[in-house]
Amino acid sequence: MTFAESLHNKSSVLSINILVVDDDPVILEVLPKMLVKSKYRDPSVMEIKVIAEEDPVKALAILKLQRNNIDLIITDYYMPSMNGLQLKRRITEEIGNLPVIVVSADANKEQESLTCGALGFLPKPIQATDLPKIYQLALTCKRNGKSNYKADDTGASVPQQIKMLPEQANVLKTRKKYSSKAASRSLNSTNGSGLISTDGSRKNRKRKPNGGSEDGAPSQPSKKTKISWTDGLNDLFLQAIRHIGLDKAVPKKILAFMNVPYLTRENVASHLQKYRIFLRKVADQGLMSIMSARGIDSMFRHTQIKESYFNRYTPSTSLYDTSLNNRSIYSKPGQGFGQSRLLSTTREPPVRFNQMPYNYMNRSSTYETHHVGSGSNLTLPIQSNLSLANQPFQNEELRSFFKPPVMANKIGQTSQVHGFGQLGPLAINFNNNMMSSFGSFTPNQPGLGHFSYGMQSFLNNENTAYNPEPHANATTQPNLELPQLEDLNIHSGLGKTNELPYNTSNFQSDHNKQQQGEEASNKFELPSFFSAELNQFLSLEDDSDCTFVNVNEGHSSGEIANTFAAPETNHSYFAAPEMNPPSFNTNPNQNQEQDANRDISDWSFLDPQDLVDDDFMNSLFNNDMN
DNA sequence: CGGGCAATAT
DNA sequence: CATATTGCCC
Repeated sequence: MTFAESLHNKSSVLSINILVVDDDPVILEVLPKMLVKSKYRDPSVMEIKVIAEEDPVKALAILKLQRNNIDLIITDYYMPSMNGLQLKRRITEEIGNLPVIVVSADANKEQESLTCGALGFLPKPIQATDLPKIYQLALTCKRNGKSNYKADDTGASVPQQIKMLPEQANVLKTRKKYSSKAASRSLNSTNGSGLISTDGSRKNRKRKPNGGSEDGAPSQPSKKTKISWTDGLNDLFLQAIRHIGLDKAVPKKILAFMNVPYLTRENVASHLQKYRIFLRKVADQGLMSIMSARGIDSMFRHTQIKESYFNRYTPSTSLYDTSLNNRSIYSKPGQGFGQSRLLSTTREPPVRFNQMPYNYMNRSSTYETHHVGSGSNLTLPIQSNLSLANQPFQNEELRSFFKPPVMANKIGQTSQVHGFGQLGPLAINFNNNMMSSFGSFTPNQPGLGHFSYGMQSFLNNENTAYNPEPHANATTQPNLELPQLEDLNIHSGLGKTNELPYNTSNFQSDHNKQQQGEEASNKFELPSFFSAELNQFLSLEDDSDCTFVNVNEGHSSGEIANTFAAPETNHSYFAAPEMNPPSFNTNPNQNQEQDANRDISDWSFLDPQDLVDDDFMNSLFNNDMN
């Protein structure tokens, strides 16, 4: 695909095209690579194209041809024919107002650059931490429209190197145009017949159409720019929820945590709403769905057991007030599912959890396919300067959205199409486990993503650190090869990494949570017989591979029991939502140990890689959830 | 103000 | 269909 072709990508794919202009061949070689590579670290960037051009004049020519295709220009300051700012000026004169970031080892050029209208200034050597800023900036520019930007002359307020516009984060916000609340209120109360029903009936409401140009005031159609909840973005969303805690995760916090420049609280709120619906769906249908899925019935080879199961696990209450309420289910680092589980009902098409829970919410076709069996490469963007100041969170009291005033309301957002929850209250404590499969985070990923770390390592390594300005010192030729991800020890050197996936200062660490004794509550039972059945159903090699133990009935095969039985309990447990280690987990050993002595009750043994190719699993997971 | 949520618009 | 907005309540 040529560069130009890459532009005409589908609307759902966010592509960013960056022009790098630098006379230094090394920068020219490395920076594009870095940018392309690092796209994986940004949840919202689907695709990055980088054009590298050493000659400013040629760059100008390229721009003239591609002007509508370039989202961001990164230019060196010192170049032979013209400097970066001169280039910037010519761009402005001959082409238009395009976002330009000036790069230089000469810090003195920062002020000049910004004064001259550069969108940002980036000092050499370029750090890995700069990359997210770059593409976030590009992203923001693209989303907001290139011509919208202007130089940030306030400078000082921005802590890090790249200066950005405060409004960049807000441009997308659409704002209320109607203030006629009174009218609608009175209308509402009128046909409400004065009865303020306690059931909170919201029936007779009519809402105003959004386009609202009926009256003479065509209040800006406010083209609401829909954001695309890409898998990566959703990953980030989930990550945020994990760290904040499901029960405390409110839009504002999530937003701050995600720290994606263009995201608005409303975006998050909307997504959160949907996510909760999903959770409820899972909770309500949970394992029942699995069991009613196609062919699942064979999971129970013994009718007796099946009936026993149904009799026993047919709670009368929706379970999200019990198993999900009031605590973070995301507390425990360790092995996670990382992969798909399926849900479905007999009436609705089977649904699929893939790496991201979000898949269920979307047409699968909208999203990238994932490497089945491996987690995402997502590494969170670092705290950017953009806008979403992580303020200390005020409202820290416990909240529980799973215990709303009206609890098991099973009508979800999707009711426009079809309601769910028809299955009734046949929920069991399976949902936690399901939830654990939401994440797409690579198990054993204790810190930075491989790439992230690799880049960091690459850049931090004094042998590869590169400071070419004013011109390359021949003795420090960097290794242009990017680190081999597989070989990275993601623990070592973590300490000297100055990159944090995000600002974690406002978030309680998972470690702390564990100390608060949540670990115990982090598990829930599954009937042992079911475990055994499930195990077999999943066609594990043979019984000796079974991980579920029928401790309860005291006659599990000796080997298995000895090996796997959870010592202190009467039941076999499924690990509750095993979360992947938080990125800021600073105790990498913890995970390794945990891995070694992994609690066998961990569901993760079932997972993913091994099962994905299984016919059964495929048949389930390949069905779409909608 | 901001969260939750259902309804409804786009 | 997925996401955004709105109205209403808390």
